[in-house]
Amino acid sequence: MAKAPIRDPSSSMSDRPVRTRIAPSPTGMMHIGTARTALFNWLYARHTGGSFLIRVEDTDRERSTEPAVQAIFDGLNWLGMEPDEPPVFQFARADRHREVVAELLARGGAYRDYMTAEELDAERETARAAGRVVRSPWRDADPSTWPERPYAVRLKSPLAGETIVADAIKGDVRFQNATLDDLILLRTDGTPTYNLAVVVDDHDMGITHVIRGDDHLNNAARQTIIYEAMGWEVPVWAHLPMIHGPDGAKLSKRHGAQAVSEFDGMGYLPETLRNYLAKLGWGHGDDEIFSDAEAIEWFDIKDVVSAPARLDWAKLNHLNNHYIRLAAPVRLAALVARVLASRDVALRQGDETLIARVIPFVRDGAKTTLELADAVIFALKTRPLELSEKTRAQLDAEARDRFARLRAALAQVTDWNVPVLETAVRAFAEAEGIGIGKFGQPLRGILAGGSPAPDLAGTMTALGRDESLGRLDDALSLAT
RNA sequence: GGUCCCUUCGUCUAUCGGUUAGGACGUCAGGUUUUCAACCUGAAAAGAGGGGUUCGACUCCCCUAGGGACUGCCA
Repeated sequence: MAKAPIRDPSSSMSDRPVRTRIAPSPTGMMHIGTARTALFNWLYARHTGGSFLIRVEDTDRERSTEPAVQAIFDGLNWLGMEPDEPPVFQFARADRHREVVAELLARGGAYRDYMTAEELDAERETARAAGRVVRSPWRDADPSTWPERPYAVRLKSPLAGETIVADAIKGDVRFQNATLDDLILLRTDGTPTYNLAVVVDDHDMGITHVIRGDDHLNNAARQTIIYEAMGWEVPVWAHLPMIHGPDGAKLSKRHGAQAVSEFDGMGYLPETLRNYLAKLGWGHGDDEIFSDAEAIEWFDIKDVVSAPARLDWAKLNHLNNHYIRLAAPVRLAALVARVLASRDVALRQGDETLIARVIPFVRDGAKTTLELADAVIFALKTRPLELSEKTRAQLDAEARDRFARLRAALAQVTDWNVPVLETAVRAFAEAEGIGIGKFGQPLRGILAGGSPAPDLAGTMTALGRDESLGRLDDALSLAT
């Protein structure tokens, strides 16, 4: 409800070229939410003529894995959002992080905390009970009294006053400093923590706009304090609302998919995802379907919606159908071939070319490349086709005679294409004095062998003259 | 418990104090029809609740309710 005033994001960072980044932690698959965050960063960088970077936040050595790093690169690559500079790996920069902590310590902006795990637990409990934030007794200890034993380093946050996160999406978010605890900067084992590393890396990478999930909004306040303690310019913050499942709960496995690779596997096109994800939390008036160029031209952080959005499969499907209709058949054929291969359908030499030729006739109804694969099967069959029980039953003497006449009529067709065949079929029905409905069903059965197929003219055009007539011949020569 | 964010049709959203609250997906009805789709036409469908401010609130303020995030020597 409360819509805080949106501060102009270009207040102080405007003179610098825009630099955005996506900073995923490689601890699993690439989440669809990460993909959208990447998209907004990418769009904004492109919109402003700035740079889009990537930093792999691999400081959690326990959970970070090489395959997960690869999944991120693959995901970005698939989505068509290449970073403008080589990736930065956070863990490799630990020395630099420690260097900053040393400086903070020297400036009195941080302190050594010698609390044991037990002491911390106890403090956490009493603090919570008292409705206040955790405080270390070492906060105000004189550095000259610091003992020589293991310690963590904490940020010495101001106790009074307030910290304002000037967010380009949420507006000014105010935090009472008294409610902000002293962030741990360095663990007892000397390794830097996330909150410290992000600030140092974003500063060193020259990031001007931090566009990320709003699960970080609270962190932004304490990170701001680090910037200020170091005398660094605070970037423009932009905290994106999260993506939820169709039921409004946090997106999880039971919602069907969360990984970018899963959407690929389910037959969605990257341009579909780009368009859909862009529309999820951002929009340009009534525009629903738009190109990358348009999105780049129109995108602005201030137009990002501040409420979380739900994933809507039906709309995703609709969009995917749209882009499947737009895609080059050769490209789709390769994707369909991949789908068929995953189903252990053996493709022969030339089949991919055949698929590409068939796709224009079947793509209109396909919501995914998986469905496209289903729709193309009829053409891949080899003669003689195995006819369904139903089709066979419909091939009585009368029907055979009729199909023999149809075969003869079709054989006269020299221009084997949709309008001509359509006319031919109509003319034949008229000549026979019956409706197309009378022989359409069995004809379809003969031509497609029970698999879904386009309309008759489309099916025959896709099949080609020889194959179509051949399939008719096969049916006619069938023993009764 | 504390801090912070969020709240317009089922869903994504438009509206930026004055509109018959618009569009899209989905749904429903009808049309087209040789299967399934696609396609065409039409319809139903919304400002969480309560207080203010104002000539006038979806829009500004407050409260309540509901949802979410954070509250880690994870990121």
